[in-house]
Amino acid sequence: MHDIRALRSDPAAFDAALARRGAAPEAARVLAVDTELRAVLTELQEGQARRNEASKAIGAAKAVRDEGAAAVLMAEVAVLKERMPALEERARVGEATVRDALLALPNAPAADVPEGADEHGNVEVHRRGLVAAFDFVALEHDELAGPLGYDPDAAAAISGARFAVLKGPVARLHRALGQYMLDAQIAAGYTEIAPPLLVRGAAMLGTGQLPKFAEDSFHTTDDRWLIPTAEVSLTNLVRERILAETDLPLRFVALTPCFRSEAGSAGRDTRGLIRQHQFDKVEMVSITTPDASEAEHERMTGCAEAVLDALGLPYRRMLLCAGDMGFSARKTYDLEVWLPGQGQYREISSCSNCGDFQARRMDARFRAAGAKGTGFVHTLNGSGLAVGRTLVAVLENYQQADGSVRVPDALRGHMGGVEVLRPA
RNA sequence: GGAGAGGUGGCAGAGUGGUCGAAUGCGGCGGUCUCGAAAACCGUUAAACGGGUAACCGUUUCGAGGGUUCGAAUCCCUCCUUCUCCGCCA
Repeated sequence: MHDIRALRSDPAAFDAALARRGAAPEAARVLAVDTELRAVLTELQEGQARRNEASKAIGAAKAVRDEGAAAVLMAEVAVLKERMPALEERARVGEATVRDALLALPNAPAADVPEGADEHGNVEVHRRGLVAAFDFVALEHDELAGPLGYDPDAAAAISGARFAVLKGPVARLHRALGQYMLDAQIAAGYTEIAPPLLVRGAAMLGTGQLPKFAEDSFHTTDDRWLIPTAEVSLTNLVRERILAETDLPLRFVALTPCFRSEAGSAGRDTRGLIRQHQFDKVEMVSITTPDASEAEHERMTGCAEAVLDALGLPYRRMLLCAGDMGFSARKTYDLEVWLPGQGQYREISSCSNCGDFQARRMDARFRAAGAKGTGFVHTLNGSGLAVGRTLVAVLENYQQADGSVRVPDALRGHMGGVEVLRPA
C-alpha cells in the first residue's frame, strides 16, 4: 500500500511511477476523495472537541450540584450530536474509499528497474554454470520421469488436472531436494519456520494477494485461504508488530506446499510438473530496515543462486522490467534454469524486494534505538527454490542416454547412497 | 463440542461510569555521581490521524465492530482470540 502523503505531495509523479507498470492514473480520483475527507474530518473533530469539553463541564457542574448549568450544557450537546452521525458516516465512507483505492494499486518500481511491458523487457544480469552438450536427444522431464516413478494419470483420477503422483525414486529425489535446499538456507542464516498453510484473508491482504487476486488462490468453506506461497505465512509473522531495530534483519525460511488455482493459465504447461495446483517450495523471507533492503535483496538472490551452483544446474539471472513484476514488488530478480529437454530457460526462483509496501498493509514497524517514532520495515521474499521445478531441472540436466538419471553429488547425503535413478 | 476465566502502553501489570492516555514495575533515552563502567538517585519515554511554517492545538485508539450515556478501559450485544477443565481426536 502506498503512503497517501506521497500521492498528495506529487500526484503527477505518483501516476507516472505506476504508469511504468501499465497501471492507469488514479491520483486525481483518490485525491478528490481525500481532500473532501479531510474537510469532513476537521469539521467532525471540531464537533467532538466541543462535545468533550462540554461533557467535562457537565461532570464538573454535577459535582457541585449545579443542575441548571448541567442542563444547559446537555441541551447544547444534544444539538451538536444531531449533526455527528452524518459526518461520521461521511468520514467512514471516505476513509474506506481511499483505503480501498490504495489497496488496489501495485507497488511502484524502483528507479533501477528497466522499462518494459512484459517479459520481453527483462534484462539478463548474468549466466552461471555450464550447459552440458548431449550426444543424444535430451528428453523432457515428464518423458524421463514416467519410467522412473511419475504418474499423472493416477493423479488425474484422484484430483484432476495439474496434480502429480510421484513414486519410488522420483518421490525420494523430490524429498531429498526439498530437505537439501531447506538445510542449505538454514546454513545460510535463515531461521526455519513450520508455518500454517491455511491463513486468514487479512494475511493475504497483507502480502498483496488480496483484494485483487482472489481468483488465483483456493478459498476454504470456513473462509480461509490455502497459501499460494509461504511468503504469506512468513511475512505475516511480523504483522502488527513494532520491532526493535537491533532485532533486524529477521530471516525466515520454510519448506511448504503451495496451492494455486492457475485460473487464466489454461493450456499452458499442461504436461509435466512445471505448473501444478500444488507444489512444494523453499521460501525465504527477510525483514529489514529501509537502509538494508537493497543489500539484503542481493544477498537473498545469492542464496538462491548458491543452491543452483551446488546442484550444478546452469541458470541465468534476470532483472524483471516494470511491466513484468508482481503486484507487491518494487524490484525483482528471477532465476531461470536451463532445461535441455525443453531447450529453454524456465523460471525456478523469484526474489523480490517489496520495500515498505507490504509492511504498510500489515502495519509492521520498527523503532530505531533511542529514536522517536516508528518506521515501516522493508520486506523481501524469494524462492530458494521451487522444489517441483528443481526436480524437473535435475531430471533433464542429469539424464543419460539409457533413460537413467544421475543424482547430483550435493544430494547424495539425502538419498541414502543412491547414485543413479534407473527405469523400472 | 460443553463449562469457566481473560485480551490494557516496547514488556509485565493496576484500574468497574467523569479530572484516565491510563498507577506501578521492567526496559529505553537524558542527566547527577565516576578516570570509565556498574550501582544508586533525578528527569523523561505510546501510536495513528487532522490543523499549523513552527512552537503547538485537536481527534481517535485499552482485542475488533456495534449499542447505552451529556460522558465508556469500565455497562450491554456480536465477532475474533488466549488460557483452564471436561469430551473427542492424529
